[in-house]
Amino acid sequence: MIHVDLKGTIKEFEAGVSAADVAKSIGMGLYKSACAAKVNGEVCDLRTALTEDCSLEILTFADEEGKQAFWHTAAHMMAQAIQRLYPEAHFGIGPSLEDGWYYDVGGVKPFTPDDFPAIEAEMKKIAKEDLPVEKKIITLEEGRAMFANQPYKLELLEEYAEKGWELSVYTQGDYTDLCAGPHLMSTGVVKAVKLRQATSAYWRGDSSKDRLCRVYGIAFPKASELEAYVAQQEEALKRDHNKIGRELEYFTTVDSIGQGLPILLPNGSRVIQLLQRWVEDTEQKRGYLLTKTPLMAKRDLYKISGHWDHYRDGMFILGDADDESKECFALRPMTCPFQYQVYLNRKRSYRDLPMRLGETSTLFRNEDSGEMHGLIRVRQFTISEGHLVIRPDQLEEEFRGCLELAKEMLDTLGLGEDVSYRFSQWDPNRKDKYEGTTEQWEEAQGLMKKILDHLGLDYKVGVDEAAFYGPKLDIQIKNVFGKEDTLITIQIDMLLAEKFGMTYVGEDGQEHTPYIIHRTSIGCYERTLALLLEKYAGALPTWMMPTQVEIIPITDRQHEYARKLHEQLEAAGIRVETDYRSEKMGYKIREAQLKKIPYMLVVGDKEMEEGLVAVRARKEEKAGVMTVDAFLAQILKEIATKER
RNA sequence: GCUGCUAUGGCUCAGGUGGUAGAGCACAUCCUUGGUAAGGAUGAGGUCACCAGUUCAAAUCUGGUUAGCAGCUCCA
Repeated sequence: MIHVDLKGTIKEFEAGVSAADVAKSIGMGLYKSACAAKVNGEVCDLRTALTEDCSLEILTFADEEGKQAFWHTAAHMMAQAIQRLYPEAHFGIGPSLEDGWYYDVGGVKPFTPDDFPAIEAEMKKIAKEDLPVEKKIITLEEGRAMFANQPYKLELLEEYAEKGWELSVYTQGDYTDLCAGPHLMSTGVVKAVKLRQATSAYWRGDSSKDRLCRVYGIAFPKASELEAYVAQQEEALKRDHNKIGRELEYFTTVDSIGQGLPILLPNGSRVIQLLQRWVEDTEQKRGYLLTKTPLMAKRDLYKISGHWDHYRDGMFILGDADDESKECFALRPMTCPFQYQVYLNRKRSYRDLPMRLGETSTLFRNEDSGEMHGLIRVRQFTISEGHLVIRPDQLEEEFRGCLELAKEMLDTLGLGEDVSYRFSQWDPNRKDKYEGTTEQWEEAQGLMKKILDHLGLDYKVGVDEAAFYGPKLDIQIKNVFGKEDTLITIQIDMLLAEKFGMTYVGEDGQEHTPYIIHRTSIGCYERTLALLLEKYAGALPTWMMPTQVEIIPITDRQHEYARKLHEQLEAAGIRVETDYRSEKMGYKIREAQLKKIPYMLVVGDKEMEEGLVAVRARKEEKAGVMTVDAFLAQILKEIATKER
């Protein structure tokens, strides 16, 4: 007999009992919804035999890990269906994702959505067949025989064997896949399936290798769950900034200007102006010195900074890069080497440090043509850039200050809950991508880790995500498509100061090399605007809304009153517009509502006679009649506190 | 850059199998002066992204270019 600890309750079972049998003994409901098990904290199949005392947790679709097993099995089912329909297919990898899974398929014509119904139908058949999913440990030789016709699987097999990993396969009916698991007990529970899209991906993520067709799918135990998911996805896409940002006239693009070069229309320009003023003022209060440096420089500067060697493909170069006999300029992709010149303007003392330099800085990056996306990924953008030149002993405090500032900004914008933190490190196996020595990197990363741990920040590590000059703390955010981008970054740089000959005279009278923190406080304005539009579906908080109030006179008789109102609000600093057109009131309200204008002030004869306004807020349709002063007090408070 | 999809008036879209264009919204003018999400009439607006090719004939077929979308790779 063994003792199994089920979330605190100890039960006795025969040795060798399976996790599934334990689930059954607890209840058929749990047994039926079980996806996987967790034995002593390790996720495994429900078939796993328990041979000694252990803790056991039954994972269902409601658990993250149960879901992963569910989707992983569904991925195998999709591969199985594809194999039945396209026997020539070669399979790459097919992992589960945060929502659903994908499988990379080679050797076939790329799939299009037209091919999905047949594959989905075959998957449903596989579900109906209710095939048991069984695991088997194999030897390298067995694997070579099994996957003789599967070149990608063979490559993985050899690699796993080389690493000394246990080789295992999962079989369901006529399909066997190289896989570590865990998986469901059988294919029968995967009832509601939808293939989402087919795209392309490179084998092993390497653009020099084969192109595979990546098919994305999602599945649920119940059809109703799938329907809810699809509806939610459709809802999310309505918030796409690339759609509403154009509809609400925040930005546009023009073919002849070029990719990644959006035109900010008056609405977008206004929001960015408001954000910039706020950032610059906030930074000033935190001791930042404002700078304004050139947007381009001679090639010589980038040679010193390392950009010429490490970032040349990402730069717009004006002139012949290879002709050393002629002057050659490049638009700046980063502000660092320019802003350092401010520091270098005269000799610095330890008393000058920390020196916090801030700049609203426009940058140019020659992204590959497929990279652009609305306002999120562009070729020219403006960033709340800053560099802190500091003594080594000031590193932790200044780093914390940068993080506090970033968090303050995020919380004010309402994005604080939506971000995640990534500690971006270098990859010691790709040293050519980075400046500096292994020792320097280990020191910088060690210091950063210490600081992050001190701050108790919950972060993930990203290997090979660092800047070429140092490790980063990246504050990541997802767009409506679930794609993650960096919103804010704070970086430690122990290399560039030396390259630029930046020093300070210490208390000891000797020259020392400072550390530098590169950071943004709100990130790049275009990207931030994009994410705000998505977050609020266009209904930005009043304080940053391009038009805050729309005055709607009901008839011509109130035009004079409306004009006075307009002037009064404008004098109070409110961004107001008045709709003098001879349209019906309902029509004007509809338009203002679609434009997401926070407040509509409807004025008719009644209001005019009593000197009142009928206030209709975008978030609540019922109108409230009040005096102009009362309305002003309310909206001014909302703006001053940056209420969301 | 790669793969797939796409490109018709400012916007959203119709235009089987080739015979040189249509709707709604928006816009303009006029009528309407109406109490919380679309009043009516009339009108203007398009070398069907661009460049070649096939054809008696191309919005429609083919190739290229540019741009847009998703994914990959890359990055703020």
